[in-house]
Amino acid sequence: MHDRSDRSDLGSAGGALVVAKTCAILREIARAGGGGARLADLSRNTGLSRPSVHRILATLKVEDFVRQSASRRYRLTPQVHEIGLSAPGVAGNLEALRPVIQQLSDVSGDTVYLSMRSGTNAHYLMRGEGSYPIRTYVVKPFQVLPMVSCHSGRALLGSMPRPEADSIIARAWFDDPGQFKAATRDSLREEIEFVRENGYGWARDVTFEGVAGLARAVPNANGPGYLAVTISAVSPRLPLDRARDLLPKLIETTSRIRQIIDNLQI
Amino acid sequence: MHDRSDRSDLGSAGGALVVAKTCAILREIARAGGGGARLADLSRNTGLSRPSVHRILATLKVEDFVRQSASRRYRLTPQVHEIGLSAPGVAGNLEALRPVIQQLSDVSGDTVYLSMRSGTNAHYLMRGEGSYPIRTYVVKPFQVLPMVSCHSGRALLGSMPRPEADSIIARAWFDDPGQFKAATRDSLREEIEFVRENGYGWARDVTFEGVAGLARAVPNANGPGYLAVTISAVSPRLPLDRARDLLPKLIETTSRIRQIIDNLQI
DNA sequence: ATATTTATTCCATATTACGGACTAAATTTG
DNA sequence: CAAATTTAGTCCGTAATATGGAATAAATAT
Repeated sequence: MHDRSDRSDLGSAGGALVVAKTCAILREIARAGGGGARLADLSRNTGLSRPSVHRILATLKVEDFVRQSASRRYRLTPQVHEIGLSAPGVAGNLEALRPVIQQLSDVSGDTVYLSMRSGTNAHYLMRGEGSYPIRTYVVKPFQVLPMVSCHSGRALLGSMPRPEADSIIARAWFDDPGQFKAATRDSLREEIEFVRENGYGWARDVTFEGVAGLARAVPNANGPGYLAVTISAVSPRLPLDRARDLLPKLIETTSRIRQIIDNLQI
Repeated sequence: MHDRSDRSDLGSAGGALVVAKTCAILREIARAGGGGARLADLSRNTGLSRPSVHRILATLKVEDFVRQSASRRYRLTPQVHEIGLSAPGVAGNLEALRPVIQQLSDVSGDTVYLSMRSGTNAHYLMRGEGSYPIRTYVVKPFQVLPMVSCHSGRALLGSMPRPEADSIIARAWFDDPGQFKAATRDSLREEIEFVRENGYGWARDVTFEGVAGLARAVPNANGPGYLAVTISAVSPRLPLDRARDLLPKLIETTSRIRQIIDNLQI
């Protein structure tokens, strides 16, 4: 007997149930990030039976939407990446975010950055100018920095699956420990753990001596965060106390960005 | 009687036929680009019956993989964009392309650029250095230029659906005709038409007086091109004749890039 | 205003998707 | 390095879901 109790989650589908299940599986693989997802986890997290997930994955493999690594983990393919590029995203609608970033600069008086993950780097897309006379122009718009060596990047690391963040950190340490600045491999891992638990990061002397930053990733239900917002100021202007005071504004900003993205180019 | 003759295209699926159909539909919507796709076209291009496409789209709408505009066209959603960001793509593997770009510089002696579409802009990602002593460093890596005012951008415009390219051109002309440089709205449209038919663009004085460029988009079966390669040199060094001689090398380069992308991070 | 193309809904049919039970492979544990 | 456990993949009879023709409605072109 087929009880099909899993229909409950996907019930609203108008008559193509497998399509809904396929979407759930794709979402779940994306959520797993670059490390890939295991069949058992996909089955658990979607509530679908293992044979069903397996059968759907088999077809997705034929369509090259999914590939399986040597460790049998399932990953999305470059084809999915390209299909995604045809869909509306921030990159093509940056100006829609400008007022939100600038408003955070206005209310805080400090320099605010918007950045986007690109592989193991953070790509700085936009800078809001605050009114406070001592300004930190540490990063220029369109500059690219390793995630391990900037505030936004560390916020992004904290929003991805632990194994993936760890592997990025390990790789960066191997490539060039110098980019960690004051941090060590372990202190950075701890810092990232703090971000993972608290949803924000605060640190000093990351991109530049004497500069502090408060950063938070834009929440993303469908996978690791890929956008982050950083408030930057000279260290005396941004002690932990003030960072905590600013946090609600920062959270509001990231939430507004989330909302704008969801409604892009309807 | 249901003849299901459409099974032929999708036959290799291992037992989840609707999944294969869903993939075909997603691919087809992506191929239509930002303008969206109409139900009838999706039905024609996938070989699936209209009711089937409609039913699958209805579910994709519930899952927010697809939205329908006022003109009833179907478009991918920001959610699909985000899922795509979790899949391997050039952005996260740029260094894999460096040798290919540099090799084209080596063989041509000229400056070679790799760029990526980002909305209505072309984002310059990488520059290969040639040995010819008069160098054109018109663009810096990570610089962003409107597609209408750079060689790569024009190659990209020529690889997207005509209506979409036209609308980008029209919008850019409205925003600031100055960015067209020597071109007019109509001459640019003709230039793009040439690119569409011939697969490459050659022009002078686009980014800078006295500089010529030969550009081509990296072919993309799943939608409009999003990467382009440009060979750039002072005009006397790159007349149309020489551009035609270089074209095979350029084509080879873009094909190799295509191949590298397809095999990213298996 | 009319014709034509396109989008959507309905429905009886049979094809496809279903998950339990089993086997195989890998990973963890003692 | 075995034994135990977790994970992956396969089979199959059943029944639920996907199917496309036909009809209707809506939009677009003429």
